[in-house]
Amino acid sequence: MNPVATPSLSTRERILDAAEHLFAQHGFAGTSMRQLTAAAGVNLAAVNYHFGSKDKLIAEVFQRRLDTMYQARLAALKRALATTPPQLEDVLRAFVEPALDLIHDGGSAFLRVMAHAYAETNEPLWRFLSERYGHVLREFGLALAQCLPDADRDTLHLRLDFLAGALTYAMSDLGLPRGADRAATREDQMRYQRIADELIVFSAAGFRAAFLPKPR
Amino acid sequence: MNPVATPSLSTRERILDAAEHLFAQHGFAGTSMRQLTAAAGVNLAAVNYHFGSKDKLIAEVFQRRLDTMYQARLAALKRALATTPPQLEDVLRAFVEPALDLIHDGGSAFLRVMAHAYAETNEPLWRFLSERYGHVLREFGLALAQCLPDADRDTLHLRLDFLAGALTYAMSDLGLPRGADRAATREDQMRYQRIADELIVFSAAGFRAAFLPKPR
DNA sequence: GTCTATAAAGTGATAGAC
DNA sequence: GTCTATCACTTTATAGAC
Repeated sequence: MNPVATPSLSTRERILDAAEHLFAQHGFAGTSMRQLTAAAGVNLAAVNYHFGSKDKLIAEVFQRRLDTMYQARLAALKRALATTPPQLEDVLRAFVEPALDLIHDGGSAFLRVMAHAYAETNEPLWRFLSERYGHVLREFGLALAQCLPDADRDTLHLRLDFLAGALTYAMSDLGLPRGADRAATREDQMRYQRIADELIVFSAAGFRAAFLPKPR
Repeated sequence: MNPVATPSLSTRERILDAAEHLFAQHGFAGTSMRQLTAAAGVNLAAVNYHFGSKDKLIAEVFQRRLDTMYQARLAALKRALATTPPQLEDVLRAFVEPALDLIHDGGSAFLRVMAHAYAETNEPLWRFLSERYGHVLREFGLALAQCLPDADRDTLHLRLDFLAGALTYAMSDLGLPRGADRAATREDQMRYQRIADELIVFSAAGFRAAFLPKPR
């Protein structure tokens, strides 16, 4: 149906784009190099030439998007922390909106790739993600503690997990039946913006909920 | 490390248990019949004899847990609707706690299997889930509308998606590095109970949050 | 109901020509 | 940097003995 991706991009980029879309739909193990190179319109051997192996290609698919996304999260968090005390909604927006920005960059499928990563037990991948981006999550934890001084650390961490789950799940819901070369439509963007706004309202209320008595 | 599962179970059940744990860790495509039958301590040909094919085995892994879980959700929802107006927390608990019950049945890995299903684009599987359990989700939608008469349907549906995402993600976080034959420990159960309680508090506040003006 | 053996196709990776 | 051809394996599934 859509065998060849935009030919104006470099071979390397076409492989990454095709990989992102196929990984989103079928997972890592469920996507073969043959499918992938056919969809990208490149030769089978090109993946190993440009990336070395399938595993290294997977890591590159993550790094390409997450470097940008976590940098944006950190920058937005810094801006939110400029006001004292920081506003909870601003901190949450700093977490959520960079995920939204993926859509403008043609990376709408990537959130579903993240969902696959969450579902899997892939030690090397998890260590890679944790080492490279863990400090940003820790900074969000500190910022949330500033917004909600009554909260204990465990509960805040749990609530941040709820937010991450809701974000990944609700956002990857969309943007699926699309070829590797099609940009997000205006409607897609509005729908995603709506989800982001609703998620901030929903989670802000959740974060402000009364804290349960510490167990034990 | 743990090649043979409990031998007191029938071949069929040992296959299902091994499949559930391996699917949880590596997904469907990432789990081979050879791995699976070796872990279950049964012959390679046994899967095809008992289930017909790998795909039918996958469907059976879902059906075994979801039939119980959705029946429990529906029963708990009925109880919550006995009081008028129904209490939001009761409705949310009816949705969340049956997932928790999986742990007592040794199905703690199953929530991660669900996470894989969400991440994937598997048309037949989605149709199966939607046809078999969709009506329960619609009943939850109606119940939530009774609890929150000011809400519009779209927003409620979105917030229910947030809850489902947070539930799947936060609950599948745990219960992983366990052999197919080990039961959940008392600590596991307490930790899961804590997550469930916190999730109900968090999402109840989220559901009660002010509703954004309708877009457009 | 369980086994062995094997068919038929697909897998990631690479050597070597151009 | 791109290609073809191919290696060495693994995959699901099944035929047929016991």
